[in-house]
Amino acid sequence: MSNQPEWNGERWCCSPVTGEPLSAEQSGALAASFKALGDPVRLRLLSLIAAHEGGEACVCDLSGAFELSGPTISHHLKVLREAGLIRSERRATWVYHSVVPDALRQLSSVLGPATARA
Amino acid sequence: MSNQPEWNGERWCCSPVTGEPLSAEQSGALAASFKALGDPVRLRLLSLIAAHEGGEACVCDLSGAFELSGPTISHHLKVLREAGLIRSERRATWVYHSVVPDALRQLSSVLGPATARA
DNA sequence: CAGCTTGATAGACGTGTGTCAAATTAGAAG
DNA sequence: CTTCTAATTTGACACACGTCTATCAAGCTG
Repeated sequence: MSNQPEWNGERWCCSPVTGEPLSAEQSGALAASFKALGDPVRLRLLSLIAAHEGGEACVCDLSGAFELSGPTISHHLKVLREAGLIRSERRATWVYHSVVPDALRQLSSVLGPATARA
Repeated sequence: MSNQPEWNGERWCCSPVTGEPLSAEQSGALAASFKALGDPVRLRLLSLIAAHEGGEACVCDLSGAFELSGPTISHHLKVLREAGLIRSERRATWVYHSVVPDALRQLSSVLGPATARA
């Protein structure tokens, strides 16, 4: 029935903001991701993780950059994780966090029709 | 309608999330924009405006897409405007809203590693 | 086992946010 | 000037959110 704009499990097809208007469902899903980015601490956490050696970082690598309590950092990481923007994996004593490139790419392409054409 | 963006003219040139980690200031400014996108209604409003004929739309063109009161739509448009994502101009009885392409491009480039432009 | 370290969870507290109804401004047309 | 329509502002309310302290779980190591 529906042609293009679909939520294929995990992928949109190609409907940037400046093209076809977003459906209510698409807007809801995308807004949840943008909302996760809408906090200075989380945005910085994300960039710190992405820029960290090996593309992953444990909480101990991150918390030094903020004057926030451990639980607060943990909370923000949880929000990023539940938004699908990062993955978290426990290895031995430490939990390593890494970005999910496809998720960022998707959000980027929604905003930038011009810049998204690689 | 002279509510203008806070990031006036300022440019944190091209440092995508996956490159250099964002500073606290950069994160704060960018997070404010993402926050504005972090609501389903606002995201859909933005796409409706962008997709509307002529690249601009008045409230009367938009409010039909939502089951929300006029003041609520007006509120969301104000948030988008203060985030620098749209411009608003009054002509005669109607107020026309249009997107600010550079703002979207900037956000897109922050998220998209390979899509960074000069 | 006990003891230590890393990180997550639970609960509480103050602030921020989305929504609406009612009142208000801006302009056009009688 | 009065009246009508379009849109914003105001004030109120319930709920969500960010932060903390205190507590708990997982995993090493002696």
